[in-house]
Amino acid sequence: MDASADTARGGGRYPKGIARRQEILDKAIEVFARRGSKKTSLRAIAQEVGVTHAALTHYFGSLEELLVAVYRESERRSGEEKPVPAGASPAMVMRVSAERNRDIPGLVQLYSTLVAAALEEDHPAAQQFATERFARLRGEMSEQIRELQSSGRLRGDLDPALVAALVIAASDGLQTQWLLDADVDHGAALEMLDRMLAGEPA
Amino acid sequence: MDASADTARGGGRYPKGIARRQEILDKAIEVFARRGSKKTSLRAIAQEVGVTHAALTHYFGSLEELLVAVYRESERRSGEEKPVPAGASPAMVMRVSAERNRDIPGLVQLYSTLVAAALEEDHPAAQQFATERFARLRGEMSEQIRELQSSGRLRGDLDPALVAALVIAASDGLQTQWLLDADVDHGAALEMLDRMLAGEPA
DNA sequence: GTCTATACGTCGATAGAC
DNA sequence: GTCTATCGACGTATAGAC
Repeated sequence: MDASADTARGGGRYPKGIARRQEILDKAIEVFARRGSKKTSLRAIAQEVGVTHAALTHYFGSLEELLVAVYRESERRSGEEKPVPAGASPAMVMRVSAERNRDIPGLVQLYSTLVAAALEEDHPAAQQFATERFARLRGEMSEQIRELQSSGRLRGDLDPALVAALVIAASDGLQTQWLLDADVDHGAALEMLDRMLAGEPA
Repeated sequence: MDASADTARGGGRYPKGIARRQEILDKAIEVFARRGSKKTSLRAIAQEVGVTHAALTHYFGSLEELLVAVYRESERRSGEEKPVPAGASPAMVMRVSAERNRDIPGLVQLYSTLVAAALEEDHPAAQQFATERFARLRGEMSEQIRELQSSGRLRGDLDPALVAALVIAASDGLQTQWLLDADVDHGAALEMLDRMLAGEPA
């Protein structure tokens, strides 16, 4: 499973098409990082990238698929730059990822836009993205939680799957509240959750 | 603070205007409850309500304000029908509210759409709605948490404000995951959180 | 004051020229 | 492979009928 995840359209198969698609995606990511989430229409992105909006649909199929590609690639890159420390607690994993994304303007908004779209009907690209992302995160985190429970660093009486869903939900929800009110302390709340999960008195 | 919150436009002041606005809002709520969140354009809603789309903007100012009005009124009504039991634990309050909203098709999607819009720039109606809602919820819940801590039914070593933000975030995030995958157990995860907050061993 | 009719600019998507 | 041209639908704004 490498970077060229989506071959749905436009030259997904041949070298020239792949290269051009990647080139456009690179520019689109740069545009997003520079401008934030303002005016993310096909035409606005196309103008900044230097093509027409029809060219974008040629390579990505739809605006939504382009947005998914931008988010996936942005997250993948920042994940490479700053890997999560091994053996980190569940909430710490989410905290590091969240703080990473926060450094890229508009990325958190883009994420929440995609998740909201996924909850409505007739948004297959966003729906697949969100469903897969949550399932993958829950799976990875459940496994890690089991290991921490085995080594006694986490309360053993908690269902790993429930804990995973809870930690992911808490991180996402706290991020939303933080965006609307910077007084909400995402990191501190997740640390508190971590201490409770560990069974510490305070 | 009663139901007639928004007097920004169209007959907000006089009996006839108020009555007509309420009448249109009633129909809009009924349309939403029946159709879910599909095609919530001004024109589609107007057609089902039986007016032109311009009439809706006359009374509500913009699509976003109409959506906020629909959500606020829907939530207010279901809250009247099924009040949260007094002295309930923090997570139980969120659980009851969430299950209430879940009975109305499209309401949870409408909520997440509004919150996502609030996170982007130039969406003042959604932004005000979401900011106020979270602030009010955190305030009410913090107060309740302090009382529970005083009576010893909640761990006394946790910051009430952090706990409130965490519980609200967990409920919202779990609801999102549940909508995408019904295997995620919103109620069970919140119950688990409640037990941890109470300091119970299991 | 209410509401319709209408028009404006923008949107995502698509067809077909080259 | 990428463009131009065009489509229908959107939210919004306004003029004026009643």
